[in-house]
Amino acid sequence: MSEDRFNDLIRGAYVQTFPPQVELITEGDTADFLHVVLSGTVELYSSWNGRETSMATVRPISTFILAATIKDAPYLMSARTAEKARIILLPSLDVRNVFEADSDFARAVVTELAQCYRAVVKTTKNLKLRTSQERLANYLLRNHRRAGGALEFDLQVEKRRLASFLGMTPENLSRAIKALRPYGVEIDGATVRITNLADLEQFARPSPLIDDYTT
Amino acid sequence: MSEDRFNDLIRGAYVQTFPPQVELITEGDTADFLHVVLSGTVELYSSWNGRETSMATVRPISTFILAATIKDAPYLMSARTAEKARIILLPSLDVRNVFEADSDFARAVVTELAQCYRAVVKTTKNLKLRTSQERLANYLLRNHRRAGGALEFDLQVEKRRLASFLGMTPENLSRAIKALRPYGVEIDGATVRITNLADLEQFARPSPLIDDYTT
DNA sequence: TTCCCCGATTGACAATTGTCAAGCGGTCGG
DNA sequence: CCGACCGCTTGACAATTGTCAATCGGGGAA
Repeated sequence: MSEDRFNDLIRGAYVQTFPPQVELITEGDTADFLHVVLSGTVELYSSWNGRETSMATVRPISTFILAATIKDAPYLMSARTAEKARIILLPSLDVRNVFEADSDFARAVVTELAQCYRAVVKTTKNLKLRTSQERLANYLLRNHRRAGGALEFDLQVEKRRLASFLGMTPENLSRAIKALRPYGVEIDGATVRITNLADLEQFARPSPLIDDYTT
Repeated sequence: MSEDRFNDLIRGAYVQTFPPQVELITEGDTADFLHVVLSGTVELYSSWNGRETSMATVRPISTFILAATIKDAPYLMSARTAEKARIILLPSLDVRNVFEADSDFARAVVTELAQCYRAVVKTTKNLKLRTSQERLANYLLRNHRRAGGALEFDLQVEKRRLASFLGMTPENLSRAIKALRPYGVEIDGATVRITNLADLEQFARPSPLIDDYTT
């Protein structure tokens, strides 16, 4: 990407630090800014008819609502800070201009979008093909892998949000945790300990076509 | 898009006609061809642990598995013809080359991918925020709109596939259909008649952020 | 036409998941 | 240190959804 174009992009940009639990964007609004998370975490969520569900957690360094920015369409999800977060705000207009003018940038956007698309497809498969216990088991295995294979790691999310992300109620999550104990899972507070990886994997049956978020 | 690049693209391409119920691609395989449906319909579906779910129905004229082709990654979904279908097969390598060389093409790909991404996000919201009856009601309203506002139209899909697409069993779909009768829905075979649009809409509460597939 | 096949429907029942209410326990501010 | 608050857990129960088996009924082949 050319330096000129890069400058076009950052000229109107600004960085801002937000405290936790701040609503950054509201679904349905028009996409005025592309957001880039530099530090902290952001939760994407959606509402309908008085219900709310957690859609994703965004961690540094990635963008969110890229698709809405490119299409100049309304946001499909709301976003709020989960922890204190530093975020770059890039005016959507600038992003679309550079996107039109700079083909390297356009290709980078494609790669990012393809990644996001595949991630959501995996989420849908996870929801439709698995029970809540299976979703929890595979979620734990994914975090186990993300923690570098550690058998003990922390849930990075509040349990209520995890429950919503996994598509269940907090009560149901509590019970699912207990139900996984026979398969070698101990969860105390936010600490997860896998005492029998083989049993858990046999129960969870992870699949790269659902659980590998890197491809 | 330049004529040269277009020729690069169609040089290795070929069109093929498939009978119904032919498996076109299998999830997990590498993306050798970008597929374009010219006529007929194709069903995208996924499997895990002996279960199967219908993910989408592709109608002319659109592509499928664009993301896998661009990323040179394995297919996340399998595809089979639902009806007899004519399909263009474009070698993925050619698509990636033209994508690298032709920025107009790259931008077109972005727009298409952004569209697909947003469609899957809407599907996920539909699944997580609505009960099966609500999903059916909104599915009917979407088809009602797609039929140009006609109050009587045909289900374009077998009920077993519709059930799978909506994330329920065929038995549950039968019951959901009966449960919508008080809201002015009559379904006889593949024919849907909406006798009380206002009641149905009040029950379904359609939202453009979930049900409008055009934005 | 008649029969067969297969998908749709129905009923009875089971499993899963959600709801409501109560109680527990950790954290944080005074 | 104490108490209030808030999220988590637990139990009892209800609603939703799935499973299994039987039956219905329409379309296609002989």
